[in-house]
Amino acid sequence: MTRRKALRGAALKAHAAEIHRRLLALYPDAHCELDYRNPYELAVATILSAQCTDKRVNMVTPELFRRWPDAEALAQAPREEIEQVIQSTGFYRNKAKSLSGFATQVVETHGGEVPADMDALVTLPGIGRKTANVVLGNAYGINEGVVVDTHVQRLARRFGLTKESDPVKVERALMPLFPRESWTMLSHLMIWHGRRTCDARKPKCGDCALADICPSAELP
DNA sequence: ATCCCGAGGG
DNA sequence: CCCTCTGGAT
Repeated sequence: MTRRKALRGAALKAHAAEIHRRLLALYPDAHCELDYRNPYELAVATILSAQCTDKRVNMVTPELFRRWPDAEALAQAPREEIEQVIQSTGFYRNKAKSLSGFATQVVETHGGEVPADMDALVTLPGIGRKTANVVLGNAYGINEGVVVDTHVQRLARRFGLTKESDPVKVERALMPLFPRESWTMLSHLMIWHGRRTCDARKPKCGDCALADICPSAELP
């Protein structure tokens, strides 16, 4: 492994801008794969997405939202019925418990509306910082922060954008490197790239359009 | 047979 | 920091 001097200041910003530019060129139609219009549906789908592909989530949501179209309805739902519907997404007992508590708290303390506020969101069951940023960015159009899931975390590290491992520190490192209006989109771009090419198990550096500017690229 | 990679709890 | 929860993908 080659030791490399970390990029800083203007050089780091230029590196980040180039990554942003190339990812946009690579995935011009990038969008959230959890394509739900209302905050309730997006929050629920995002809670379900832990340790699970978006495709799998999208297979259970029609039934889920048919039976419980809003927080009021979901708050009334028997736990085991929720479990049954979301079973195939994995961790279904935890997730059903989160969903129940989330819906109950949304009804009891937010009048049935998912709050558009980071501090309020992260106190809700099942909503951590990642989920909160997804909801703010995609349901409310608020670029409150960068969505840091482990794809973003991994890419940020491999691209040499930060050496931090704590998601909050990764987020703090990333935010000043990119224009605020791009934070949500950039997160999607990195997630897409992480899933398709720069995956955790076997990154396809040979097929990667960013390999020439990636400090971690392993080319044959 | 192993790994995935979010939230919560110890 | 550590660990657990689960079905699915590989």
